[in-house]
Amino acid sequence: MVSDTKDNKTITIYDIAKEAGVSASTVSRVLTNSANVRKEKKERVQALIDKYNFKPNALAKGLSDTKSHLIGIVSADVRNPFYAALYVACENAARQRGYNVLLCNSLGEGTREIEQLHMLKQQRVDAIIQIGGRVDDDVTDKTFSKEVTDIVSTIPMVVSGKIEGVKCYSVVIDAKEASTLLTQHLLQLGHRKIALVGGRLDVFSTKIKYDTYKEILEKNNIEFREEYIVNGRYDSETGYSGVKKLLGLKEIPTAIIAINDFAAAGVVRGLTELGFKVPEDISVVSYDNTYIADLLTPKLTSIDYDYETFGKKLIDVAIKAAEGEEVSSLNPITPHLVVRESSAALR
Amino acid sequence: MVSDTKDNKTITIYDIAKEAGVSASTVSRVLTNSANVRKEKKERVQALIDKYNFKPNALAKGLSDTKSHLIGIVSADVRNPFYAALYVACENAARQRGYNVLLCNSLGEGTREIEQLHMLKQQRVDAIIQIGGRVDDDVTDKTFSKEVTDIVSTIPMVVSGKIEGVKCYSVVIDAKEASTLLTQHLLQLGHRKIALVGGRLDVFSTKIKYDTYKEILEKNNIEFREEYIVNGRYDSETGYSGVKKLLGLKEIPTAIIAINDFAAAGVVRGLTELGFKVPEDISVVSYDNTYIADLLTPKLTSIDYDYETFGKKLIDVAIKAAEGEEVSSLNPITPHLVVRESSAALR
DNA sequence: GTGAAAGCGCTAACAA
DNA sequence: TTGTTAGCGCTTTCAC
Repeated sequence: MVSDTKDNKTITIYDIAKEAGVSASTVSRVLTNSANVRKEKKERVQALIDKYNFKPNALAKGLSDTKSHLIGIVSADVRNPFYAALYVACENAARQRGYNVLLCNSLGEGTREIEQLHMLKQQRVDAIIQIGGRVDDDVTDKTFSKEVTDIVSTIPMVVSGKIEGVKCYSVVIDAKEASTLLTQHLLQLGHRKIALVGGRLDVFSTKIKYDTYKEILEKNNIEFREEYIVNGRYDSETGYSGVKKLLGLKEIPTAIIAINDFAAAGVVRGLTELGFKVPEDISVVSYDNTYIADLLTPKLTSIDYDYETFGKKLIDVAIKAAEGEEVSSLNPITPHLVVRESSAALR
Repeated sequence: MVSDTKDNKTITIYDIAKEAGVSASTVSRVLTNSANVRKEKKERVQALIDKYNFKPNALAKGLSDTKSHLIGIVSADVRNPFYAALYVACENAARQRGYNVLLCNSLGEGTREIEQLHMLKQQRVDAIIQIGGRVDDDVTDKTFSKEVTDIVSTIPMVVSGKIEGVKCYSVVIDAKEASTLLTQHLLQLGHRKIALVGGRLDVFSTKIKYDTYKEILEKNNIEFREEYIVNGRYDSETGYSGVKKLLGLKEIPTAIIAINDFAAAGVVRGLTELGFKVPEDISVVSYDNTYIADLLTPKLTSIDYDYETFGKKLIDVAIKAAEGEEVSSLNPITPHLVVRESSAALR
């Protein structure tokens, strides 16, 4: 076992002050650059800080100025590249503004989500960002909104969806536009038999995507077929079983919109197994444009959100809210279509 | 804009104490369950705590007992599912033991890594876990080890690799065993022409994998061919270009070991493009067994580490070290082979 | 069993 | 420009 690890008494501003022959306040002043300090003293203090590699205790600082400079993020699951990309973008943006980020994964469990909200409150984070989970619900869970109401009375919250009846900020993907881009793309390629695979209708954004799809078909005088809709989860298993169902129809679709890249992976696998070629026989497109879209063969045509900007926006709103600045409570994120190899003109 | 968000003065143990007609110490006692409190008072206090949904300020607590109950994790990049899986496992394990986790992504930049170590020191985390980055180096960077020496004098550190000349704990994958499993698997399938794609030899674990591979070939009287080794990065691009190179050889290999699932994805893509079938024509196996292995078609045979156990071990060692318990400084993780569809007997 | 008081390490008035 | 003082909210002796 490694020994004598923490014998070095950790050094404080008092130690620095004493050795420099100044008061603690003066040390604090050079640390925060909050007031003028005579050049000579400043240098003396700074030299000591460097010498000891002194880092002021963030807990004490936080206690004293009642700001933790921490932003809590509760995400559904960072193992999902959508959340991972967003998280890293948030971390980058936060760091640039002098904040740190505390990440929690709710793993889809509602009780855990609330637990984590409590934990973040306890840590006195300056703001909370919630991405995925209950804030994706089309109709907000009552227990959840009750808890959040309490949180929000003391910590500003920004979500990537919505919480009905609670005053919080939102930075949200324009799902209507996303769905429009994908559907139009397929229509322009000549497809008329377009199926939808994956996703639950009690999820806010999914519902919008489905509604928009129907709307566009209607506008183009294309018959809506119930059997082209296969709801489910957001994983590859759903895509796989979904496509098997579609291929059993009398009139099989010529194009498939998957609810995300995972589902698309399952769709492609199912198609491949049954001898269909993508995109020659059937086109496959999806939402999210995670790196998975780039990893599969063929590479997927997918909807991108510019995660860097998305994360920056999330953090920006959170910090502004935390610092009491004015911010719009509604901030849309504009999606973009990235065309790759999985979609082609109808033969 | 959302208004009046933080007017509710946040409540403290003094408020609770006052309303309950007891002292703050008593409230603290029921909060921490650290001493006996008369049942009646205890209930009175607890009722108030529930009523206000009171959460004690973690910063004050941390300042007071000089423990933040935070564990810092610096990972190379959570967008990589290997790190994501490990991170989530760590988070779960930490939470179970009453700790929270502060995540930083170094994104492969050495300066950033050091910055983050400093930040974690500043946050007074109780321990630091570093996964990936400088601790993967076969020969430790001097600047890095110097910095870490300082850190380690006050905060215990556990790494998934090694830092030469610094007393820190390690929880590390048995790379020799991993390589053995993969190579033996292919040999048993009858393969003799086995190529290696991706990875840098200045990376600790990669070097071991390569050395073990050579060793095993030797033992089996199989000629080692320099041209079957294609070093590179750890991404699909490397796998893609690597396999193209291999297929240009007079004697093309019948099996390929990719350094991770990303590289394997590139390999499969390259093979597919050139009309080779996996595993009928060429077998492909890889390290890490991330979900990508399960997402690709065909599903990949890959080396798994049992991430849940891995994460638990990491946290366990970190907490024990933080709490001054005895822990072994060397903790191996045993890899396992997961056979799927991408490897088959030589025809 | 319980309260008073000191202290954790810092910042922010307030004087000087 | 600088030092003194009083907290920030909690835990923990130490008496009672």
